[in-house]
Amino acid sequence: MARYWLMKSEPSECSIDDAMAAPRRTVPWTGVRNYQARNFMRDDMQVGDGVLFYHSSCPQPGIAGIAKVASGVRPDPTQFDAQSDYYDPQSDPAAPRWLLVDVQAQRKTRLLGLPELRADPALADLVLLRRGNRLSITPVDEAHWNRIQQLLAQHDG
DNA sequence: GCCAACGTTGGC
DNA sequence: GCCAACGTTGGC
Repeated sequence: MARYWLMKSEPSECSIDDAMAAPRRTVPWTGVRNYQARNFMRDDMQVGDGVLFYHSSCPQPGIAGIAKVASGVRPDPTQFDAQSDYYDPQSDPAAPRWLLVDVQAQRKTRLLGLPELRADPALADLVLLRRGNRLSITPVDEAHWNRIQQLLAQHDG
């Protein structure tokens, strides 16, 4: 079972800086609207799992920080908020369709950009880098996690 | 804005 | 259950 995850966030919505500035450095991971990603949270994540905080849909996509899973799943309230971009009118409050976990930021890192990730042969099998991958939450092997920590430690500052 | 790739929907 | 149409993601 994966003990490490990569979680995508659009920095315009919640950046690593936003997470570091949040109370207890903790943010609710709202907006997951994909069943596979939801199931990872529901079935496989455990409190304390390591998280690579990834910035997506932005000028410089890449890993921007380290975080950890800070809670179990609970219903994502944005699914019931008609004002929210994530509103899902088909979700029944008695059986919420969409879930979230809390994510606690550990530290901001240098930006480990997508080109640098792709250039590293040791990361060739990282789920994020697989062709066509769009999942916002993906498991990360321990070997990949360790390699990424190495890369982050290089030219850090 | 484009487009590849994938997920979801809905008719049959 | 099949599959075409449509919607979304996300890098470029």
